[in-house]
Amino acid sequence: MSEEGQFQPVRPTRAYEAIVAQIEDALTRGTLRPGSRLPSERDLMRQFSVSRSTVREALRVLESAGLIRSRPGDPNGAEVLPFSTMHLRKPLERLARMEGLSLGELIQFRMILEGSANRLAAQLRTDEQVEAIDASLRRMSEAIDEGYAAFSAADVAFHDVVAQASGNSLILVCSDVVRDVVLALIEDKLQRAPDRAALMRQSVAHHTEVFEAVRDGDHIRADQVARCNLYEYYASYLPEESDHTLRALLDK
Amino acid sequence: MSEEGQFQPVRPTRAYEAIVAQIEDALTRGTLRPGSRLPSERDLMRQFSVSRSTVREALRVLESAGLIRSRPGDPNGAEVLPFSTMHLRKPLERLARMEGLSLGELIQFRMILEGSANRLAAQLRTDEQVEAIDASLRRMSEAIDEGYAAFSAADVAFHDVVAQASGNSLILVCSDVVRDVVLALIEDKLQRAPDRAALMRQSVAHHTEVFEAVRDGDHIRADQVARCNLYEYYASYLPEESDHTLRALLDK
DNA sequence: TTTAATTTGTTCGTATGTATG
DNA sequence: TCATACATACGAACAAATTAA
Repeated sequence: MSEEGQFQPVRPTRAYEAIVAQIEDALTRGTLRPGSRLPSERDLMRQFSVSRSTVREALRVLESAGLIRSRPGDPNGAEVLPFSTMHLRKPLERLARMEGLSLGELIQFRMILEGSANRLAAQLRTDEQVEAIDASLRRMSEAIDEGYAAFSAADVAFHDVVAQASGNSLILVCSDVVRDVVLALIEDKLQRAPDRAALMRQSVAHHTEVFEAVRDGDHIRADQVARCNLYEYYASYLPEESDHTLRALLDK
Repeated sequence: MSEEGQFQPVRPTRAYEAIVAQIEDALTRGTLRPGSRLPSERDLMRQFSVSRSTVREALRVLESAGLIRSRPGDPNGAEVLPFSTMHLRKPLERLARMEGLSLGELIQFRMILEGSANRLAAQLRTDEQVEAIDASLRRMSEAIDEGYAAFSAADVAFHDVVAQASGNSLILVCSDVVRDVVLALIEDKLQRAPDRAALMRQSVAHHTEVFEAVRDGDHIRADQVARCNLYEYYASYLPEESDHTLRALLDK
């Protein structure tokens, strides 16, 4: 190998970064499990042989990443938190709000994920899962009369059941996150929609179409219908120029 | 609305959190633009009327989120960084390394992402991007003789150029992260592969197939070929029972 | 090139409010 | 109620790094 013996570029690592790295490492390694406790700040400054401030900077970073939570006076030390989609939501939403990421890209990504989830679900779903999807579809219909909040919750439940049936938890988590961020970005426009009841009925019709494809095991159709429905539902919120990038995902 | 007049649960906000919130706000508002500088830590402690430790905790959090960068001795203060999807890398990587996530799910996810990236690239790519993809393909061929590390780097470059051509930066960063995690999981097995040169030649053949589909604008074929190639490349590392979940993504 | 001023990185000591037993 | 250990926050100090005169 010609690379052997080559040097790698270095960046001065600050003390708090080394601490964060060690604790993150223990987390991915499983040495540190959700629910367990970190040593107290004073113990940590002894173990890492750094000052209290340095330990605290590391803990603040870990806390802002949603990995731990520390409370004043807690004699057990900081708590290691279980994984949550929040960890991904915050940075994604921030990026979208700062226009580092367009709404078009987010919806495009969602079309890909939802389409694939439905494709997989159509092929791999059990009969119980078909029943569960059907049930959440009926729940959506009921929820129309209970207002938008209830309907939205039922909508989320539907997609979760489908993603569950796909058997891929990565799709499930990513879909959840992207959906939430998209809704957060356009919720004001959604609130001002002229006829929300009509929108909800249209949504139920769309979801019914998807359900039938999944039930019949028609994975090609399930995939395509899911993408088309998302496009129809969201296209109006998008700028003209990004329209063709979404249309690229529609056929077949 | 029946919820009106209800109280919201509160959480004591720590000083550093309030500072982070204010700076993030200025960032989304556009008051603070990428490339501009934050005041020095001593200025900030005066403006927020807190101690320097508190200012520093806030700066460390913003820095770990990839929003700013501070260097020792810089008289201009911390630099506001441009918004980039790269900020999603760390949280995404934590997700992909999440406990209970199987190799099969990761590869399935990568098949979906790469397939979609190629599909989009086939439809949206410019002539310059076709040329760039071709160039990185030639680079892969050259790198075979330079060893696995060089080849792997060229491989990464190829996928990056394709993902770039897809126009969706979310696909780019997700593919990157998932690929890295998959490689980390099986690198020991890859090291022990009997004939790595043959593997690399096979890989180049696969990539050539994808390139031709993208060049010809055949998005259906680009999508399918990308999925199949990934399956063929990785299937041998997978347990028997998850094979059918990957095969579900192969046809058409 | 050297020097001087300023900034960040880090440490230490202290005061205050809080949770637990 | 009290004692203890904890986190929060402050402020002074010094070293190392950077920039500009």
